[in-house]
Amino acid sequence: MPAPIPEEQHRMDRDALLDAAERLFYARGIQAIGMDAVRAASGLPLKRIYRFFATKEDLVLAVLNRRDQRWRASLTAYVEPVTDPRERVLAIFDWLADWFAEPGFRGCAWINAHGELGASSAAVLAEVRSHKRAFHDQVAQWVHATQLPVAEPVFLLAEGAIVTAGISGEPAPARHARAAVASMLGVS
Amino acid sequence: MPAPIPEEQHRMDRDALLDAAERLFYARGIQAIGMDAVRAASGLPLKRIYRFFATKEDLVLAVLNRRDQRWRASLTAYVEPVTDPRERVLAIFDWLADWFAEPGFRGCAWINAHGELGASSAAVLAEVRSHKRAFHDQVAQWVHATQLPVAEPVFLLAEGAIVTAGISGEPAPARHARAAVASMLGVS
DNA sequence: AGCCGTAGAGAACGGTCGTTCTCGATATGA
DNA sequence: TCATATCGAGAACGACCGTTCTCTACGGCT
Repeated sequence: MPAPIPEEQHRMDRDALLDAAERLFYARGIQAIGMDAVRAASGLPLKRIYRFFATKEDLVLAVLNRRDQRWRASLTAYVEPVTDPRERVLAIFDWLADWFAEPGFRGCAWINAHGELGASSAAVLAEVRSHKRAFHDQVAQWVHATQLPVAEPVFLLAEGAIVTAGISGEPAPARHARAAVASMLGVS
Repeated sequence: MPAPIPEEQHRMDRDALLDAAERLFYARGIQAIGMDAVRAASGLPLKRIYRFFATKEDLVLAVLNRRDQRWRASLTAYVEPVTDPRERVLAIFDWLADWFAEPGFRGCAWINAHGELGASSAAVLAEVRSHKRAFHDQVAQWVHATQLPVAEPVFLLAEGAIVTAGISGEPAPARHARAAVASMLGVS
């Protein structure tokens, strides 16, 4: 095993840091996790963490931003291969059902972050809004291909399913939302 | 003005405490508000606050519980007088639109509390779930009177509108959800 | 009037937070 | 080889948290 090049090590450490922080923040809440817990979970010295991100808020923003990219890429990879436009819209809700059934699912990280920090951190609020706008626009684009003017209700049903599954802990909202969308799209 | 009877004073003080705590918690987040800020805003000595509620968590639960009663009573008072079952369901979304337009609207207090404390306080989680279940059941009952099997999508559209309006700060989701429900109910 | 239980105001306590500093060890380069 | 720069480990710092304690003052009763 060759010794990693410094730059590569730097990137690996940064990823390990973001991985550890994301897992802790999502599972227990951002404010409930101290920087020392991030240090212990990532294995990186505190000094290095603060060289990657000057403040905890910067770390939180980086975690949310990277999760946004991964979350939307995963959704797109699942949905885009479906060729029929109406089936493609329904696939969104199949993907949501899989997500809700994941062990440790605890709702939408951005809705949770908004509840925690939306009032006190303008930067977090902006990040949350950016994620939701991107998701909205992507959904609207897929719905647009069906030629049916139901982009807003499809988006609201998705959001309602996400928040309801997150609070109740049950995956049923994905099925309910999917059935409603199928009806709106005229899929029997 | 007659001097208030001690019992009455006790109730007034308790209300003032809950009023102050609710306003602060909702506007700035629960964890962002220290007990000293509650003391300053309520005008009550800290000792008396802790005689009303032994811990901050108890105060939070009381605030959420009282808000739940008030919130659902307000919705019911707005919706119940509408006699036509389908118009009554639509009235839910008119009420939501009014709520979203209120100054200082910052989303659903229970969704926000879930994001802040759902992972660390089992009691808060239970209170949030109780509120959402009560809202769900009330909506389902009103929808049931229309004889149409659309209780779940109506509820999910309401939740989606609430969470989207809370994050975006715009009241439009109430209109979008209302239009979708009108279509599902066959109201032209 | 004089005692006593209770009140309010705010200091104090133990703990935790985000962030910075110290300090000994290690690596680097001429 | 030796000076120098950099690093990790963790103590330290100042601020703030939820909660409790101290101390003074007052009110009601005999």
